[in-house]
Amino acid sequence: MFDLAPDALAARLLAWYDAGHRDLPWRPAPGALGDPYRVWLSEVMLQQTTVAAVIPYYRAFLDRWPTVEALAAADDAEVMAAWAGLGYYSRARNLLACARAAAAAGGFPPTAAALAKLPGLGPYTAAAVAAIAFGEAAAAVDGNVERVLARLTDDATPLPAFKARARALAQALVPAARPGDFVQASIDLGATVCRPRNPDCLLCPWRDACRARTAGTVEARPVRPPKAARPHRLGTVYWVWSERGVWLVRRPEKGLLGGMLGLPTGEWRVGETRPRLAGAWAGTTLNRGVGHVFTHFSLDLAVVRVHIPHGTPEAEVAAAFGEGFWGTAADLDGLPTVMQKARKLAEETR
DNA sequence: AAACCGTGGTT
DNA sequence: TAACCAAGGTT
Repeated sequence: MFDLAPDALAARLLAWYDAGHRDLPWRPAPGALGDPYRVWLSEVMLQQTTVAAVIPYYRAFLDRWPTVEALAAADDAEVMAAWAGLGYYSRARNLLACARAAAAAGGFPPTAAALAKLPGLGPYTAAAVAAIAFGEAAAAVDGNVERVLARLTDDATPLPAFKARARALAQALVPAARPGDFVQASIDLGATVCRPRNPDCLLCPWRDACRARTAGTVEARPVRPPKAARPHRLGTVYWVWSERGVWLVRRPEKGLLGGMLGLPTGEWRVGETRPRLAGAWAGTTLNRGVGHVFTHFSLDLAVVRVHIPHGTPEAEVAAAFGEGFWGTAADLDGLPTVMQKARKLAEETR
């Protein structure tokens, strides 16, 4: 399986980790267990998200909700607003659901198998929390570990099929002692040394055991399937304002930006704009629009400003733009990024 | 099982 | 600049 015994590989990796690793706010000291709440919070935030983006959110959440009980008692809208800008908003909804389940149960369960039943925890996150916070020898395989293991074994199995193989390899490597440090060390190795491009093989504790290095295939591992083309959509977003504020709507729980506050929009479609019928109000389309790129489509938005005369009943506004409320500046801060771009344009055009 | 789900940094 | 991709999970 490996060109070096698993325990020797693990020992080398841990020694490499001890000699100097990234100092991150959620990390326990080497050899120590982490606080389950903090480990879980950081792991959820780190799903498909860079460390640099997570750090300020992690600090803000921990400052505002120091314990899982505090988070469980939080208002949904406040948590969604605090998550605004971080992306993948289903994580925030699952975060709350998970916090409430854990708080009701008296804390997080201590095994990967039980953790994986909680909302928002899949195989990776459950294993990471089990290892880092509870000391279980669980195999946590993220994108970094996948890459490291594909190179170590020079495995040409394309993703996502390689994922299962990687878990078996990782399980064979995790030591009974310090499994949490092993998880973080293997992630650090992928993030700082065994990078997707320009890996620093000379700094790698596993360099002499790496089959891809011998074969000269390091940058070709892991093999990824070609990705689908990203369609381009057109749409309209409305800046509906009055003396009472800006009209904001709560988006449906599921789907794009699910559960988040938003500005009213029309449908976003490929090839054509589908404006909303803006009632009796004309509105002014701004000269510039908003460009944004989501995971599976890109978007150009026209921004339409609509002034609602003083004294207009809310029901009339709701009939035209959807159920909502007059939002203040503080409410607007809870909008996701694409909406913030529209807000910026609308506020500049005043 | 493949599609869906955000955003920002790097190259 | 456009592509790549990050401590993935859900349906």
